[in-house]
Amino acid sequence: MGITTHSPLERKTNFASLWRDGWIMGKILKIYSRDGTPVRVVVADDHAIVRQGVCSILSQLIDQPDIEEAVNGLEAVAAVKRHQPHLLVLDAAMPMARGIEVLADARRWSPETRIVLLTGFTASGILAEWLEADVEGILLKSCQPEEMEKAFHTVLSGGRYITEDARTMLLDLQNETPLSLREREVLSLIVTGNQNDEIAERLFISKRTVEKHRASLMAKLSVKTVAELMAEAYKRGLLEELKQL
Amino acid sequence: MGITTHSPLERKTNFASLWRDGWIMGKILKIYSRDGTPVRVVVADDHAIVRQGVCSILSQLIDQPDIEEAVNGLEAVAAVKRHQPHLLVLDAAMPMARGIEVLADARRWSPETRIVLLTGFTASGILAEWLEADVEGILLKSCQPEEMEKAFHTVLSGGRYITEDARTMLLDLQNETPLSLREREVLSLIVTGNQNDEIAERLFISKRTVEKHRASLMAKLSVKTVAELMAEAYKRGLLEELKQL
DNA sequence: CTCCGAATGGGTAGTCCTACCCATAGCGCC
DNA sequence: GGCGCTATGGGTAGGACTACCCATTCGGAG
Repeated sequence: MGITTHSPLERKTNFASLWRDGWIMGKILKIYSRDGTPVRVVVADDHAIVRQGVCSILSQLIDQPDIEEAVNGLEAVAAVKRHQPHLLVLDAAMPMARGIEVLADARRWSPETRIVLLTGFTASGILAEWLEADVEGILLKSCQPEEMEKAFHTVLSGGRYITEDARTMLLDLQNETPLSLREREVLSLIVTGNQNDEIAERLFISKRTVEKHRASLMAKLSVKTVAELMAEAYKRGLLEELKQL
Repeated sequence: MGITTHSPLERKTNFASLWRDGWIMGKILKIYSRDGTPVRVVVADDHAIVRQGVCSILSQLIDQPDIEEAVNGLEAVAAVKRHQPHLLVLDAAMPMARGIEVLADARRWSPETRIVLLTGFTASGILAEWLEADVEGILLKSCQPEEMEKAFHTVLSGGRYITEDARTMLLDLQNETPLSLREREVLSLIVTGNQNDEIAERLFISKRTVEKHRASLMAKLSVKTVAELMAEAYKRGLLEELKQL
């Protein structure tokens, strides 16, 4: 493959001076790839309008970028495998495959690719998952174009860019009591509309045990009703199954 | 104000021939305003990346458009009032003011402005609300740029463009038993985590009556648990309060 | 005017969930 | 080996909700 260094891209100017002069002046110089071939990027998002926006920002930031688009998780993996991009911009919630799985596959097929998560909603549990998976960047869809440019620039230069809101979200997460495996299983069955005896049947345990898990679950999330439970679980990103809804 | 006709825009060619030749060939000729001034557009969405995407499509479709952006509902209304745009592209879910309220205000301050809803999620109840408010266009964020261009073109030419998915959604809506006012009130209190006696207190009615409303509510939505209730209510767009979450 | 639905509320029985109590088994940690 | 945690499960009481039954009032459609 054509990528050999850890940071495969360079700018026309010295990095430090670019950072100091370029950024503080509010302008970024164009990014070129080291070997003179176009910078390769894959943009994966099911919303065409978001891809359009990302592409237009990439075109401003990068000199003659070679951009490939993907509308779902499977396409994203295929595109990364084929394209061996320098950069992958990835939406968290896509049809066909969860973004976090796409990340794992992308890493396998193209280990040098730098990956930036672009997410619309922010649940602490989800963000933690991505950080653990060593994603190079985390951006919110509500961020300003300038921040997005800065993030792409940082990541392409070998750095890591985690947006402010994501960092504070992760600090909050540490104050939360973690749920056990069984509790998460019960939770997911509760929020999909199962009652205790149905859950017991499905998990091959007694109804009494389900009641116990349910109780500790509600206690840990500090809620009294199923409605609050769902809201809290959603906020913490504990609901993998409901994303499709 | 500078807008005098119902369809204030024209193209360089005859409409019918543009439609037949231009569209089928997959190309659209640029749109110009009748009086030679730039076509004015307001793009309102809290996600900068979406605004960027819409702007880039608008720039391809319209000759030298005069675009103003707004990041929340209040800004959107202000921009429309000041700018008197030919076109307003409006996100449904924004901070500060619900999209549907922005539409009402926009109509008041700039009655000639043609309004296109650009929404990421599709709940039948919400879409019905917008159609009732006589919005000129409904688009999903997942639509192709071509469809978006076609929609903008149609709407700017005096037509109405409702995307396919929105139309089928509305057909489904007619098969659903409508909830009564009291049932909707009880529903919203249930999903925010209230129990029957709390709801009774808040609505100044007996707990027994709340139980009755709750029962008919669950029956109408064909659900047995609160979790299913929330999922169904969300799908039908019955949850104004949870949008902020 | 009569009938229907919405909204109100009570009786009673049964189910579902909660809140306490209790116990045992296994696993990792120091 | 004991400590803590997870997972398992039972007893028992009470609270929350459901499923039937019943009734009255009010306003709108035919």
